[in-house]
Amino acid sequence: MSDHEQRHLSSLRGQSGDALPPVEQHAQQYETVRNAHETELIEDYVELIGDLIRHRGEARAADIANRMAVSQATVSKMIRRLNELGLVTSKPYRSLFLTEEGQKMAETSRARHDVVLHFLRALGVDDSTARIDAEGMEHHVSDETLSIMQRFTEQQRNP
Amino acid sequence: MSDHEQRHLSSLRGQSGDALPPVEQHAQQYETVRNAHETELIEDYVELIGDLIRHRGEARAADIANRMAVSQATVSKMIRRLNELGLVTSKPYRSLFLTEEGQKMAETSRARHDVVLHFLRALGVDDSTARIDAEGMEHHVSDETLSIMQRFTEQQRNP
DNA sequence: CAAACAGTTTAGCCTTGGCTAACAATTATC
DNA sequence: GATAATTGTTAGCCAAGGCTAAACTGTTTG
Repeated sequence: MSDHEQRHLSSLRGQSGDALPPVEQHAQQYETVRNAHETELIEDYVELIGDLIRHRGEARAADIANRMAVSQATVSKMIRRLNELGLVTSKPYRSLFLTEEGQKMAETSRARHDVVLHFLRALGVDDSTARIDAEGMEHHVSDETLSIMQRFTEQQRNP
Repeated sequence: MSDHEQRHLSSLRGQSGDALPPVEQHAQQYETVRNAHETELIEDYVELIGDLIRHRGEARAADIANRMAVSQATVSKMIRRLNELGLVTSKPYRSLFLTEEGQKMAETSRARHDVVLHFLRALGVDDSTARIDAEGMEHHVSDETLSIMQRFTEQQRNP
């Protein structure tokens, strides 16, 4: 690897803030985030489809497009992918269903989402802000943090 | 808009969890997340470049590649983009500098990052997990939530 | 000082996830 | 039941962010 950085340990200057983590750890942080990004959208679609089915009895492409603020063509393409991934089943021009696996993913996602959302509210964040933040944060919260959030929320409720 | 959904208010089934938010709000959540994604990577690069400069006196493409766990070619391409965006200045085969604007972005990102990281630690999350989560979460935390996190962390420190 | 090595860039490829426009199917309405 | 409106699909475009391989530059060292 012959790390160029080694030659610059030198003179400690502007030491505000934490030190840099070791290279391997730092690299792993970024990799984790990149991996999360890959599954994120998939999970969002599956979660939304699950929510639509649960709340309205069915999930149609047009509803997804409206709620995601995305074109119908994009949704159509995405559904093909979800199909290939074995997460949904669909017949052309018909509404969607989640496979076993899709349902599992939808539930997990939804559970995560709820924990984060309720945690933010318990922290004192305004509802509409909490919703937006939760949507973005949910895919980046580890199981460990998630369970701490859950405990915190419960304590808040039963003081 | 002629919302198809309207025709399915019907029979409330499986009412676990919160109701769906109104379409406009829901759409805005997803849009916010999509927008965050666009700037996220840019901010990560700029933040890392700032950190490298601060801690080692200079930022070189190879160091960035190592720390991001990404190929040098990818970094090179990204640097060109950062250049076009007026965030860094660079001469071929030389190390990088942040422009005024780049510095501002680096500082803001770093501040956000620190608030989230310290908050997670204050919550009781293990250090290495907190680092990973903070890296993913920082771009999805609103100003409102951020300041609540900061207050929480301070209270934790001065009980 | 020439050769070897480390670092950087370029070229060219791939996948994702957006978009619009044109077309096809289904559903609603007269 | 024919036609209009809505919904869904396909084709083809684009930018972003990865990658590898090859070329080039700068630095170190025998």
